[in-house]
Amino acid sequence: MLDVKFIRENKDIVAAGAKKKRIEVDLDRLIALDDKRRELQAKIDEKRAEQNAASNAIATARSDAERQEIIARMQDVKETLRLEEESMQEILKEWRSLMVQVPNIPDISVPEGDSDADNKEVRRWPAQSGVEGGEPVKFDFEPKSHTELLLLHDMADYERGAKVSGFRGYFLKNDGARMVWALERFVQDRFADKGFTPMIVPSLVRREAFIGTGYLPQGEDDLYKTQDGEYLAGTAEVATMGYYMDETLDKNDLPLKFFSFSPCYRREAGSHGKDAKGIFRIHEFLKYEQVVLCEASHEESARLHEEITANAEELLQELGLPYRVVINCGADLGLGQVKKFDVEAWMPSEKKYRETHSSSYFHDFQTRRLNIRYRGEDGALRYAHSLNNTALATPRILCQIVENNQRPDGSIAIPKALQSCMGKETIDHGPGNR
RNA sequence: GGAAGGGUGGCUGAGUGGUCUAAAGCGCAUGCUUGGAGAGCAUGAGUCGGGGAAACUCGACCGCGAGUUCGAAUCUCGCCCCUUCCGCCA
Repeated sequence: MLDVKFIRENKDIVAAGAKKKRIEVDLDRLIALDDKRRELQAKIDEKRAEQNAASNAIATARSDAERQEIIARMQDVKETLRLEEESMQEILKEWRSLMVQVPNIPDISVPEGDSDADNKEVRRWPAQSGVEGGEPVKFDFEPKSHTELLLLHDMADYERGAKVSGFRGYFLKNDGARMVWALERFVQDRFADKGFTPMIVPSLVRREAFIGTGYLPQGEDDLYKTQDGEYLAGTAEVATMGYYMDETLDKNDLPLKFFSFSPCYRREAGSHGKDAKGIFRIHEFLKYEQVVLCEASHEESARLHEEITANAEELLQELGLPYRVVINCGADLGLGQVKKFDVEAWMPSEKKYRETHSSSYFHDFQTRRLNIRYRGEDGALRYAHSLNNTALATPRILCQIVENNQRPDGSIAIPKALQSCMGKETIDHGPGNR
């Protein structure tokens, strides 16, 4: 949410930002409503002042007659006030619904574009991995897809997954399960000394934190909802951001960095047909997320954004997965995001880079909604800034790991970083896998 | 799921219809005092919104939301959360 004063004073900037994001919002309507809101508020305040004065006069009145006279007079004021408050309610209802639709302003460096096809590559690793369109990994055989490879080694069972869990359901078995556990251990270790606070956070989360992070009210269709009214979070970001809701932070503690784990649930409404097979796009998965709260400075947000992006890149490098970083275009940004990098690892079977991490910052868009503040050096309260990026999402990353490490005979070389935890160097047809 | 009791400022806690403009204590800040600290004394201090150059001033905020009333921290209703006990349970 933006400050309504800022919207009033910078209508053109806000409008241009919304246009860049391809989001429709009626700012003129909002500002007209805000005028009415302010005008009405002044009237209501005036009546209240009158009431307060009368209330004192009644309490200190010397006679009953005097008292009755004031009460009779105040009955009219009460009626007028009631009508004004009623119209205030109506105005506020529409005002609020428009306010939560106003998108945050994208950074100047965000490219124009209509869809993720317009995202721009920023860098790739290894740096020498070919020109645009070139393949970073050459196979002298036809590489199998992750769907096939996981099935071949009995690492996953999609059919029984669907039988038990429904569409996009899956079981991970044998080295599929072991690799997820090894990856968890791997990412836990790598984040142990980076100054992040490890947390296991709720997936079952109440509405407020979804509104606060910007997933609601727009994303209702993307979320599972319980019969008690909570929602299942699609990322640990929601609960982690909710952690300090309505609190004032100590400036000396900033930046606060969290390494948050949770199961994640996504309805993937509207994604039918996309990635329908395998474990790339699923309803239920596990994710370690980086969440950061910092002081209200663009430079600090930008610096930490690079830092959490670099953290993700380090992991992919150690796993030996070729990747690229793209800057997301305006249309591919969420409501509250100022700027976003997606990190995409190479998928040989598709000859494409596919997303493994998503790194973004929000300035005070989320913290204003969540009411997370800190006291600045000048004593003033400010909304903190917030950022987040994936640390590691499983089982998606298995897709790129098995595809990039496959050999002509179908066996899979296990990345060095996972070998000790998995207790071997190769996945082939052996005991426990067939 | 059942029963009972609660939710008041940074904290403890008083307040059951009208100067509540929220007592008191603790803690905090500043000053006096001191060689320094403590104690003591004095003063001050919340958040959000409106008006104002400012001093200041008006309004809102006692878990949240509705209602009763000229007037609500206080009464009524709904919801949320906490505590204790019972039940269930990894």
